[in-house]
Amino acid sequence: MAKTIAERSDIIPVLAEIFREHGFEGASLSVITERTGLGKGSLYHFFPGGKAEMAQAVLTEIDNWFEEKIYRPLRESENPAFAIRSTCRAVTDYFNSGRRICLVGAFALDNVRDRFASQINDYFAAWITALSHALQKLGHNAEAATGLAEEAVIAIQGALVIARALDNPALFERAMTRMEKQLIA
Amino acid sequence: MAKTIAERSDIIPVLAEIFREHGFEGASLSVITERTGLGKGSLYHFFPGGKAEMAQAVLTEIDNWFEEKIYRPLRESENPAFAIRSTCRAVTDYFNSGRRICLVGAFALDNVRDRFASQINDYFAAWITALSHALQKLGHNAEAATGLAEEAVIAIQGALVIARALDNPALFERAMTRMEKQLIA
DNA sequence: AACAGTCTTTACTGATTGGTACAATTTGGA
DNA sequence: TCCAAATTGTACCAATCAGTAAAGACTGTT
Repeated sequence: MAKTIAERSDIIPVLAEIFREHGFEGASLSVITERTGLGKGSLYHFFPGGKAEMAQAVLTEIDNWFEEKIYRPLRESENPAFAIRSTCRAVTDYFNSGRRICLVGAFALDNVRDRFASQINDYFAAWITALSHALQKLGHNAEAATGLAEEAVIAIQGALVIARALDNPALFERAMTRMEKQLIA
Repeated sequence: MAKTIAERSDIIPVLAEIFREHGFEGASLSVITERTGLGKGSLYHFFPGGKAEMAQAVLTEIDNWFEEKIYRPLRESENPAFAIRSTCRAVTDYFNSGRRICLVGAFALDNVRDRFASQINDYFAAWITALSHALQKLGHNAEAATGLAEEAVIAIQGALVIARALDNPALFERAMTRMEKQLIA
């Protein structure tokens, strides 16, 4: 009765999508077993810590993705304007023009915030820091750069909320281009 | 064993705070009975529709509050600059400088979004419309005014997410004053 | 003081929750 | 080919879930 099809790393994106759709509390084990195709036995084999460990793993993978695709390019690129532009596009794609939620943002508003407080904090802090680096290389002083970066991350999260509330992906894209211009101008 | 202490309207603010802290799914009836001091019997007496009706009532009350304190002043004031300034302050107070969540925004990101879609939609649509009215009276054309209003509501919701994620009320206040200046300038 | 209506308590339902235990099975390596 | 480790299915647990039912107690009116 064992098939060894799945690896832990294959399951995590599925878990991520489940948590995005149902939230942490709403993602019941029955939903998870159904969507992953894995029984409780397998699930608890891969994640002995249960749901909490699954969510941790998902948050870690999200953090790795952003570190590689967004934060590092912003920090290390020699062409900051290009880096800002291309990471903005990557973010728009990642969130599927506002049709996809930011799991970290959703967790921040949820009552599970405290449980994952440090990972949530790190995610946004790293984002603001990386963007601030790029802006400083673009000529802004440290204070102005951090202010602008803060404003940009706020705009992204806000646009995700409003776009979903109004079921209006165009609004998200509009907000992203507006932000992109404001950063590079 | 009946005391007739509570009225339906007295319970709603308590329910609102519970939903804010626990979310819709997280607000179990046991939490609700405990915090309201009302047994299930009383709860189902006031809200025959159960939790869903409680949430509806809360959303309606929130909408009424914003209509009276925010939307109407923005729409009807003869001094739009003053109206924008004072409603910005009212919003900052309402959200307790980012320490308090926007329940509607949280619902928008939650999987209960579809269940309350129309009320969530109306809440933000009314906000943007009202703010756009005030901005037009300030001299902006319709398109520019709506764009600015959109941007402002996005900034508020985003600031709520980030302020809570970073546990940083100062960030929320900073975002609000920045926005206030940007609207009136 | 009796009444009807409002409110509350209590006990209960069946379903579902997250989690555990463990045997059965498959797998890769020697 | 055989064995230990990895993987999985199933049955089970106590706790909690939202919701129901109905009898009791309080209220104002007459």
